[in-house]
Amino acid sequence: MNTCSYEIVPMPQPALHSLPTATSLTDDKAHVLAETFKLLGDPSRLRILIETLNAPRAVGDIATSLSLSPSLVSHHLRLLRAARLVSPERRGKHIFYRLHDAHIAHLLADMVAHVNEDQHDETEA
Amino acid sequence: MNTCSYEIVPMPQPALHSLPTATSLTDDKAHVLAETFKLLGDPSRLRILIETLNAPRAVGDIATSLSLSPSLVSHHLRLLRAARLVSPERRGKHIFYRLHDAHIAHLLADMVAHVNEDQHDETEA
DNA sequence: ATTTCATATGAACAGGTGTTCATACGTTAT
DNA sequence: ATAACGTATGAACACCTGTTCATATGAAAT
Repeated sequence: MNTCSYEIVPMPQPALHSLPTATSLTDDKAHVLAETFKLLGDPSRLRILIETLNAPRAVGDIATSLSLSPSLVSHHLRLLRAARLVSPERRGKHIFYRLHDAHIAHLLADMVAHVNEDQHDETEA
Repeated sequence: MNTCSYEIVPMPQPALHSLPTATSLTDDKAHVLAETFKLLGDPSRLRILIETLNAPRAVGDIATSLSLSPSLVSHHLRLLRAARLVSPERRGKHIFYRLHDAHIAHLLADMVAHVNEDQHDETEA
């Protein structure tokens, strides 16, 4: 049997004792990571985060900058706040938000730079 | 008016001519970026991606490794394929998938390493 | 040819999500 | 005090999404 040279399934047992040293992820850690990515997965939220990347920004300021309703911005900021991606600071009537997670800050800066670069050729099939 | 020293809204005009050199994002580019993040925002999909990070993996292999149904894995791979995050390669009856986007590969490796590190103190308020 | 294996696909469902609107809260000014 | 401003919150809505099941496609072996 097996006349064809194909049919070789490499590594039937992918992770023997599930060593976390390499690039593998347990279920719960995958959930935690995905929860962060999910927050970055909405255009409005992503733009809000990027607004707070460099300097603390007030809610209304962000809203007018992005042409979003203050209510919507506040809703999104509540989620980002709950995930500790952003931290508020009251100053008078305004509440300034800034990016709290340094790791996310780098990630965002990299991604923004990547997207703002020349469109890497789409000609390839 | 304005007796209090507070009430200083910094930078009334956030982006004068919306220079893309700094960390800013247009609407459409935000949508593109968010679409990628959204794909990473599901635990199953995230684990599938990480499975294909190092070596090409067959669909059924991924399914058994992650205790997911082959159908579900196939559905997710279709989305990842459409976003060009993953590329298929037929070999006999099996179809091997591998991470296609190098930038995402680095991003994932970094995030996995970051999550697998010691839990950076949660004691801080 | 048929059978078997691996993957893909479509429909259908429950549950979640972003947004809007109205309203409430907290702070500052009058 | 009241009024005005900035922000937060809850309900309600339409819409989307992950998953399961059944079924179809494609390839290899009998």
